[in-house]
Amino acid sequence: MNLDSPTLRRPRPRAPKAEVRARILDAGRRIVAEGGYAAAQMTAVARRAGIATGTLYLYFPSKADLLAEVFRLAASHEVAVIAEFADGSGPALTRIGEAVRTFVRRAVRGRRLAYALIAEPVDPAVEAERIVFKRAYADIFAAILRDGIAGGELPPQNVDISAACLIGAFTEALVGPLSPETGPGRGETEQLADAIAEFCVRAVMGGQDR
Amino acid sequence: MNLDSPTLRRPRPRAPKAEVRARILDAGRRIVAEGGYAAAQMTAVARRAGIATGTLYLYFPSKADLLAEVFRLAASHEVAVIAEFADGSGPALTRIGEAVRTFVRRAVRGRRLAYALIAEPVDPAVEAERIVFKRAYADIFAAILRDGIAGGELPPQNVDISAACLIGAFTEALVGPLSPETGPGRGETEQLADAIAEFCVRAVMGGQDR
DNA sequence: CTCTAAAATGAATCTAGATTCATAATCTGA
DNA sequence: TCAGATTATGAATCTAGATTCATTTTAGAG
Repeated sequence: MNLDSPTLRRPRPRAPKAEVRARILDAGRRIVAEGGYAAAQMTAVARRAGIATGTLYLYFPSKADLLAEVFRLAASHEVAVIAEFADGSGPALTRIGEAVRTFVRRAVRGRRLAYALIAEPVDPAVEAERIVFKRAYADIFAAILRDGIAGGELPPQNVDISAACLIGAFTEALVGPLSPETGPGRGETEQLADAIAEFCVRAVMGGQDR
Repeated sequence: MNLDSPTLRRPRPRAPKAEVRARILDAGRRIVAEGGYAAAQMTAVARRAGIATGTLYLYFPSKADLLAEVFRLAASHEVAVIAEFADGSGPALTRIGEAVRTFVRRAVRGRRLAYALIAEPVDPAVEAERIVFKRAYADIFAAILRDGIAGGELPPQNVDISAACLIGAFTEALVGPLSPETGPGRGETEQLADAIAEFCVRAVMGGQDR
């Protein structure tokens, strides 16, 4: 039976499927970035996206899937920014310091979203994404560390553990300054970024050099 | 009117109030330590404590309060163990290293509970306790750092930020090894503890000494 | 032993949101 | 413009657990 007759099965992207999907994800991101996961009810997302609640389910099988994708998008964007430092060619220490400083600055600027990505309690499906996200950062730092050790710039160390510690260090140091609406001001942000970056740099180089 | 007549208002601690309360908290801790917060339904806690569901509400106003107290008890016990290192009299570096090693060993031994205390998603009331808990650790480490800096043993640094970074570093490095049931074995635990402790020590001393 | 207030019981109730689905609106090709 | 199929709608339904509360049990006083 010819199911492919021109009348049946024609792909008809009326309101381009992908476009609506993108609008939903964008609405989700904005809501999370403003009010965190608690604010991200399906009804709210639908309203913000300008569609009916039920329509969400034409694009995503469940709330968990929708939010997981929102998380994935936001997180992978952040990771991409930091990933640039992995390829950079300067000294490993500089790359690590700059990566950390950049992370901190961006997090402070987008406080609420950063908190949602880093520390806000979430349901298991999203938590799974968070783990992927942290692992991605860990991989970036592990790569830089390997570079530095190979070049004799850094002392030998367990790069996987050091990388995990680094992620933990700069994220944790941020949670406090991040959570209240009363975050650091312009200058304070730089001080914060510097202090955290210095900690991270000391942590991986120890007494090497200098 | 004599409301204090011997007949009225007599305090009659039949099944000593405090004892039942303690049993409830203990049941809560065991359940969380075995199955995490998801397993800690009121019905389950009541069953485990050997009382009826409704009885829980004679001792705690809500689930959130009950769990927050469970968390507080477990966490403060852990904090007390680590606090001993703050008072110790050896070199700051040694105290920090030992505190971290101890933390890691205990966490690995009590995996599930440690995960619940450190990283498991929880409701806001419990999250508030988690923040207190982390702050308590931060205070301990900040005190040791101040000591070390005053004694010229450690380089000057922002002790509050360094302390936050330390907490983040060793907790994050643990989350991976902790979450699955396939945790590290005996020897691996020591290696893990050593690697994490070394990172922490390098982080606070940088190039000082050696 | 009886009476009463305190303590305990656990099935029934409530609730906040996610999810569904019968109905309506739209589109496209002919 | 019509038919047939796709997509959108949003009020009604469902659900997992927390919470309640009418009823029962217990134990000290008299």
